[in-house]
Amino acid sequence: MNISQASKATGLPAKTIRYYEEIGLIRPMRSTNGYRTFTDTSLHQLNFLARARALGFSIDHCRSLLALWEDRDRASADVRRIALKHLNEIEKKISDLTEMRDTLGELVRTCDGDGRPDCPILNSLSATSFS
Amino acid sequence: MNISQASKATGLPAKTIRYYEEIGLIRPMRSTNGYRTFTDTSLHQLNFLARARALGFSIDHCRSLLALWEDRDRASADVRRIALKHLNEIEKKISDLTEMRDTLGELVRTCDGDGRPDCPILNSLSATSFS
DNA sequence: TCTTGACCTTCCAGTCACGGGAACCCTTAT
DNA sequence: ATAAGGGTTCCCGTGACTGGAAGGTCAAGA
Repeated sequence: MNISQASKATGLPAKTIRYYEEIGLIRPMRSTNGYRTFTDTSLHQLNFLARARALGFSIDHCRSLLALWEDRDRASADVRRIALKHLNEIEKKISDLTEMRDTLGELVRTCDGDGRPDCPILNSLSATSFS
Repeated sequence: MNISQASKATGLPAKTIRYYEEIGLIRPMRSTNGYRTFTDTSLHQLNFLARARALGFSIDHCRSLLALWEDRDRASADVRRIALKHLNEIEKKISDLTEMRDTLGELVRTCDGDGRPDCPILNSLSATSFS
């Protein structure tokens, strides 16, 4: 299977697959003409990566998870630790974004959005403190 | 006022202030020795930028907002449009992250995290669908 | 057989919003 | 004279790709 087939099968752009090889996440075979060849194992790895990335794991986390996945003797605690760390990061981001949303939402709510120059949004951005 | 004073006054790193000048967001004066000189106006702009960035506005959005801020005849509708667009992006991110958190949280919850190799997190990442 | 077009390859550059660090200039105090 | 602590520019690196150029490979049609 060539790269475009692998791309279709996994939903990952060909460019991304090449990138994953470049940074050593995967090692697809090569056929005699130099084309990358993807086996079921490669596809499984790519699917794994696609899912882990979709859950927001960093490439480095993915590398660890992939290594653990390929290690039949790994302890689930190791996996859980990585996942929990990532989960905390996600929750921090959500909390930050929620704060942004609330502040910004309040500003938008109080802004008439008409043709006049007075604008609470700009006023707030100019103020010395958000209060 | 030199750059380190401006940095203290606004909370922005000196590097960031230089960067903002480089991309044309601000244009501080220069004194005869080549040092940047920050006036009250510069500080106000920097504070404005710091606040807008803290609310997650992109540099491009900041550029527009700053231009609108300096235009006494602007319509508040223009500002509101930018803020609303950004608000939608934030809400999309929150929704994506929340979905991630829920999925990942469920996986972590069902993972014993002991020394044994069985791990629902990896199993799920290997599965053909999250369901 | 030739050619066309769809693949594939590598390599280089750009993205966003800075941060680190080198190499060097200016000012003030000792 | 020197040292410390500013300031300056310039270049490289980040994460995780994405776009594009230049060129090799393959299958099908005229």
